[in-house]
Amino acid sequence: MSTPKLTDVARLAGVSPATVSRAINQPAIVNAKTLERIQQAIQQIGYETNTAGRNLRLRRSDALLVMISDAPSRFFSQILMGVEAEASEAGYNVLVSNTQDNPERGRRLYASIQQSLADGILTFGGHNQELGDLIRNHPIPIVGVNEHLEDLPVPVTTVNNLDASRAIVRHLLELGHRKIGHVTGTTTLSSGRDRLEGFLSELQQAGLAPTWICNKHYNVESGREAAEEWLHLTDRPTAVFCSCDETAFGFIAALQRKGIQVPADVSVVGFDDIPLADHYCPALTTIRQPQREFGVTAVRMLLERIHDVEADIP
Amino acid sequence: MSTPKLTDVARLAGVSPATVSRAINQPAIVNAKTLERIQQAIQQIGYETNTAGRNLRLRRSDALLVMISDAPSRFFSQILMGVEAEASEAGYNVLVSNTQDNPERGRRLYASIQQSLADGILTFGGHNQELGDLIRNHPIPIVGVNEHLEDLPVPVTTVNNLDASRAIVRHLLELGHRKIGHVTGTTTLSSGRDRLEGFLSELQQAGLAPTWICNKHYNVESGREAAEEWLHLTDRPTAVFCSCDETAFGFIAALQRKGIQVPADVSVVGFDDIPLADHYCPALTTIRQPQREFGVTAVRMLLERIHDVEADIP
DNA sequence: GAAAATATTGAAAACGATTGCATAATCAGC
DNA sequence: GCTGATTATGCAATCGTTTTCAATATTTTC
Repeated sequence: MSTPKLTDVARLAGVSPATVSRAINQPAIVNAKTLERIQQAIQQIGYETNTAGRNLRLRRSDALLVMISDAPSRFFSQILMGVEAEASEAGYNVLVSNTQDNPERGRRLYASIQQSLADGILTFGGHNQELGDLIRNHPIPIVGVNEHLEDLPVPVTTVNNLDASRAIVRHLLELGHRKIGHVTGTTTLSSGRDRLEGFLSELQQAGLAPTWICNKHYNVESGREAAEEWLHLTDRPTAVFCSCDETAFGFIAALQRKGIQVPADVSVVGFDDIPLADHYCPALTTIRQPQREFGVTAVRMLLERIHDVEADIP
Repeated sequence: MSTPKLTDVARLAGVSPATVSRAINQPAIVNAKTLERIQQAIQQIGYETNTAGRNLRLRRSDALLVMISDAPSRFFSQILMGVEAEASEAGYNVLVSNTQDNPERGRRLYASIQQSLADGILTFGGHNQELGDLIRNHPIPIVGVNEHLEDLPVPVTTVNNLDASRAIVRHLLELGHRKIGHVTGTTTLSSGRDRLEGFLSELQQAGLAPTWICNKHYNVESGREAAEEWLHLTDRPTAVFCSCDETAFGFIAALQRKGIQVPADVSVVGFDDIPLADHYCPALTTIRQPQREFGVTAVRMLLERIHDVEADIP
């Protein structure tokens, strides 16, 4: 026969399905002898709880949905590993979905909860207006990672981009640099804006104006493009703060190809501390973002919210 | 009240639940007028099909499980994006699970099918014996990505590592190199073994012996370690084939820090063509692995297998 | 215009698990 | 040995869909 079910175990153990269910979920309340008999039966026929049946009855899915808004985000895998570890620890499954910046996004998010596809949502990256409206109207357990969902009462796990950015600038100032440039990240994201703002405010505090601001995105290609621009500058900054390590790599490599030496001719700083940063020549100064831990923390927060919502209902 | 169900739609539209179900799943067989009424009702109360109920009845999960066997595999995110895109296109959800090389792995894989948690499995990375036994005994729809599951009748999407590896060696030979070394990847994986084997066999065919073989893994750190070793060699190879780009980067950077120039002093070749390879200085010669496409193809193959198995049952 | 086909719908039985309520069995205390 | 408390179990309803089968309505055909 096909896959064994609860009833089969019950029959084999000579008890009712109810008892088997209890033996599985609250072993304490079933008689020791019966318990053992049931466990043996389970072993014998290789029973596994059917998820759909269980979920239907319990009206939950034991799943968390990870929503990505764009191409493989920068540390996607690291965060996801953190998420997976913590979720599976708590008995939750992890679903991954890419919304590709689809305007339908908000609706689909909500739908997935409504369909009881997932009990909560982790969102990597930005959001759109529609999502905002939904969240305001429905108590969806949702937690953001890395990017703030502005104006929304949604908790987020992230580094303090503003402070970190300031620290970087301060570091460059201490090294004696006075002409500092910045290759921004994606400024539609809160992290990009915060890093830019931190850069500007720290410079201002030092009584300096930014020498160069290059509006780019979080990727290698942006670094190459920025390098082109830098080469054509008449008044070149002596230090450049790149909004992420990939950009810094692209920037450095493109300069090196033109014979510009780093850090002899220009200092470059990154952000994120991707694994390669340690093993690059020249070594890259950067700010560590413990991505995996953000994933772990995000799940913890999400589970709390899920339990809160559940406690709210009865 | 809480989330609307099929019955609510039925009541509102003045039809039976059965009709609503048909309106959703086989609109063609329901009367045009009723159909419209039902669709309006669905809109009005914002109905979404409940996944658990549907899955229970249909005895499937509409989900594919992605099993990772270790730390974020090298191109994990790229493959996963391919998988996600193709799966969601076909109406499937994607579950991610990390088995952390757990010996329980095989059992859990099978369990997830049995629990009707997933309809099929994609496995990234190697496998263990237990998994083999299970697959032989049960018709689990399963497809591998990048690594062969040896001795197992499991289809795999991957580049031809053997041929690619040979091509790389041939390229180096054509450049005039006669002393060639190889930093291997993880040789418990089929890709690592195949790349090594390709390296050896092509050299042999040219009547040469390998100058240096350094047993490492697929990561940056390995490149650094290999560089240490290289520096201490008395008879240094003039070209080194690193089994992956990360290793190549680590290798190059570590050498550069010691004042060794690439490619002036030694040529380095990578494998995989990760996004950074294009933007590195010196530019890295490498072999392209269209990871995303492997993900897409793997899903196609998996869906076929799922449908085969389903067709087998009735 | 009646018979035969066809097109639409509904009633009810699954799918597989959990749980409130009720019952039966066990035990403590005197 | 009897009463009341406690412990173990079973019955049956329920979670939300889908689908078979039968029934009814609508056409088509002659």
